[in-house]
Amino acid sequence: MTANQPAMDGGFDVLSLDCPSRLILQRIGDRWSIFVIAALSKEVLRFTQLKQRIGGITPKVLTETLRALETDGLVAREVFAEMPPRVEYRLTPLGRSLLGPISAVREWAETHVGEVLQARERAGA
Amino acid sequence: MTANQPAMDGGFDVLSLDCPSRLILQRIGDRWSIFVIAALSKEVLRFTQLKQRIGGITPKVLTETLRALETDGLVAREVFAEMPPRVEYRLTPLGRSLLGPISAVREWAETHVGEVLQARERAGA
DNA sequence: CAGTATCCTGTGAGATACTG
DNA sequence: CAGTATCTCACAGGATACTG
Repeated sequence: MTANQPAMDGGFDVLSLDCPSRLILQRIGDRWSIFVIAALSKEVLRFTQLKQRIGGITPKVLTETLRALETDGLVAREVFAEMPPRVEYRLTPLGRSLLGPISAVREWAETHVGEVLQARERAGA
Repeated sequence: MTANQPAMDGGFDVLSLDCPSRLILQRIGDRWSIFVIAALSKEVLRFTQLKQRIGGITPKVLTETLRALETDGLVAREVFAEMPPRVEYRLTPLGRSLLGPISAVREWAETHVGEVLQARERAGA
């Protein structure tokens, strides 16, 4: 892989455009992925349940987000041949392993969001 | 990082649109912020030095990124009244405290990016 | 129920050129 | 050196309506 020169303290060059971090941030940094992952963190959910829990998301965008997460192996989609149709979404083991890092960011955010907002105000935002 | 279940029982509602996590992900999830933070993780750097180390970034975008990070209190900008002008950028303590969480994501990425790419290929991306 | 199908818009970001 | 100033464009993502 791309172990050019260790930046920060790992074996990857964080300044490289194809650094894995970038890939992952593009996946979870978008507007909705993290909501979906959070919603599925403890429950298997159906399409409409997801839509209800994640307020404000449109079906189109929810579909896109779910397909992207599925493509990357983070979410599993199971279709039951019933009438009416039933589709269940759950995190894969890979998806579940992301909960830890996300949690680290979330905890930082909860601890420091006040400081960020203060700085923002001080700057006149 | 206490939680294996980071989602809905941490005191904050991760599914809320104004969840702190979202704010932070919007900041570090954009195309360049993490590069800037990484570049400044061990060194104080000047504008041109940043531009050189972060290949491909245009001055306009670098300026925008630095201003945003400064606004949020993550980066400090120090101007020296000299000729030719000299401006130094460094992480604030708040900015440095972000290195931990970022590192957690980076480590996950390094460990699992292969699986993600395999899943992506398997899906025909 | 679990999505598609269209249409539309804001904006992140690139290219390029110029300046105190 | 350390930025501004414009222009441009792709595309994520929203609104709305429809369907197997």
